[in-house]
Amino acid sequence: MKSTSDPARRIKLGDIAQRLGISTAAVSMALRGGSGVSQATKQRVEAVAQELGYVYDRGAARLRTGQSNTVGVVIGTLSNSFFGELVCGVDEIIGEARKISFLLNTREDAERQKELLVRMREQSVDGLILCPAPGTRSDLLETMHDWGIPVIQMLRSVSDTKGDFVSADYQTGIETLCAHLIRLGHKRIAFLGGNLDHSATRQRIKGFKAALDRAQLPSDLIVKTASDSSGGRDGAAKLLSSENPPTAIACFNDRVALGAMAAVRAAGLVPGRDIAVTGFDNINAGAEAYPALTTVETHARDIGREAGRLLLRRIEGPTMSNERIIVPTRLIIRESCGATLASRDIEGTGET
Amino acid sequence: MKSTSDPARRIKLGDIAQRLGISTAAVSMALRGGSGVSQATKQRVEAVAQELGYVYDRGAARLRTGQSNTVGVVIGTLSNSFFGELVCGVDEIIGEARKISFLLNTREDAERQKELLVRMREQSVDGLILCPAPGTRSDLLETMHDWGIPVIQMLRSVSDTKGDFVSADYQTGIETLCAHLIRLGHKRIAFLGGNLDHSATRQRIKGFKAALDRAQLPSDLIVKTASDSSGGRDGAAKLLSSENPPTAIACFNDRVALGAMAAVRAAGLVPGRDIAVTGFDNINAGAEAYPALTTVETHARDIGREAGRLLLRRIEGPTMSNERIIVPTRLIIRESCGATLASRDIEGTGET
DNA sequence: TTGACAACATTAATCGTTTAAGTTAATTCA
DNA sequence: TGAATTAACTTAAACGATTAATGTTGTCAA
Repeated sequence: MKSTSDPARRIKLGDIAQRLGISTAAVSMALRGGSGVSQATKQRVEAVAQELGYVYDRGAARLRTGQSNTVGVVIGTLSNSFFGELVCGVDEIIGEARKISFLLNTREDAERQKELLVRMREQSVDGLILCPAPGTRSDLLETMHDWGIPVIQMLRSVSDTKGDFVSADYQTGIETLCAHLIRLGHKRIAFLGGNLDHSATRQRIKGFKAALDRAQLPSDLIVKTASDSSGGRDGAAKLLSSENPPTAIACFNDRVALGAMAAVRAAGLVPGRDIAVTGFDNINAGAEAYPALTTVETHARDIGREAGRLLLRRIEGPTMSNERIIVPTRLIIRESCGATLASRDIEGTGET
Repeated sequence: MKSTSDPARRIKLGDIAQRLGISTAAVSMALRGGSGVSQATKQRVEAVAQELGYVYDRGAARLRTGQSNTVGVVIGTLSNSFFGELVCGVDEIIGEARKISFLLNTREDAERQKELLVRMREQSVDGLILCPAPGTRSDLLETMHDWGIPVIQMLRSVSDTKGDFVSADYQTGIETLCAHLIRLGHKRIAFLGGNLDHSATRQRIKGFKAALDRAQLPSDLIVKTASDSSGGRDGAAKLLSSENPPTAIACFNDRVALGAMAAVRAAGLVPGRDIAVTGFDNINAGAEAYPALTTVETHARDIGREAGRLLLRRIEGPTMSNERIIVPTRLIIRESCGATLASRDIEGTGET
């Protein structure tokens, strides 16, 4: 219609005010708060705003009010669809609150993370949801507090006690999983993956050891590899070629497990029959794998949502006491652990 | 050290200026441009900025300059790791340019997309990378032009000729793939997935038809389902139970293919032996699947990078003529198409 | 008639940065 | 030498919104 019409100067409050012969203050009140102006004026203002094609300048407003209505979401990777789900959950809640989110990728590098945080500060974000990169200094929370930026730690925490935190119950999750493997008769269980040192890794290993120790089984078969499929392949290959290979491999996450299953195949064995392989997170690809992956559901999207909600609460009430939200996990028994194959009479599609 | 020390007032240029007995203008020049102040002053300014803990207020700067140093990345989902890779690629380039990106999720809803775009405008982003939701009005590009926001269309385009565009060569990709299936002896090939109507779907279907028509095979076996694994399951189940089922299923993307393979299994058949199943995109999970998925590599990360670079160029040169970058695809033959199995077991299909 | 009290609007300062235009004083050049 | 140039700063006006403080009506009770 009017493709290249005007010189496209940005319409501002003043333009509306001028048109109506009132002050910009009145216009501002009419468009925002509501109180302070008559209904009649409010309507006239809205009409003219519409007509002129007014666009709110959040930047200008934020300069005055200090509220940017943006938040930062800082994570280490997006290649894993688990994090995709997580981010979706965060975004859902943040979006409902009419805020928008910066997505920042640390690539699991603490140095890079530091830079990104500085940029977030320059942007005056209202708050941050952070999945701290390994090697994050433990005084990060104090620093952020000094900066006046609320932070929610997600999945990983820098301190065991301080700060807001939302995560899955990694330890119980893997304990339950290992208990299941033990119940199936496995006596030699390995843990595979988790080469990055952060709380979520430590929690999983802790759960692993606890379960095995309780059953008086050796809990020292831990192979640290990259937490992706290539890590799974390499690590499983190494385990299989060792002199006393495990009969079950509990993997750090589903991606590792899928890689491990591929390595098992490559060695001429069948996962779920010759050797049990389990994952963690319950990404889609696990349900579709063959054999379908036994894993632990961590409700990624819910965790993201909880983190989003907690951040909003924290932004509202900076003095509110800390919250640590641990979302329960759920064991999902499918085929890769050998459970259903072992008891072949039962036709199992998983989802216990 | 000084955890809860000061009232945490934000240090501004004026504070540095005062401390040094110079004007804020000089400080600004010292910290930004460089020219206009002596080296000596510059160094003194930098030292004091450091000492006082000065933080650049990008918001304030942007109000003055109009440059926000932010871009918006608008996509429909993050559950598919293909998009995760894409976003990583974009972020890489955008980050190098010292900009940061808002990540917005349309959930493939054009209405929602409209809202999100308004928010981007309110934030005065420097530019947008957009993967248009189905149903996006074709005058979107004009609107964005009127708004003065450069847009790069990614993967899908609203117009066949207008605007900047970066995508994979979907049509050739699927043509090559189908040609391969035909060479393997398949005479009845179905297309599965792609229920959303956008250019990327149309391109794929076009390639599918072209390849089959050329071989004088029926090209009407198209089942539109959700482009995720559940769509793959449902669609494949339907195909298998039809009276004259296909011998090969070319899926819209890898997620659909993984779902389809699961359905094939559930029907008591073996994918890659009894029926060929192929994907598209080459996500990680495909390589780890069993049988490993034959697919078409679309170089998600590269596409993201190209889109990022193009946007930067466009922001620099608003009058530069349009670019349409089509990144070539590559057929990746694994096992799910039956190629390797067929040549191993059967002599009937002859060559290769 | 006066005063009190709402209700509605306005004035003017402010957020922190940039930048065009102006001021010095030192340096260069013919 | 004196005019012209330049380097190094300063001044002051933006950018577009918000909001405390203030002003102007109009209504109603006493």
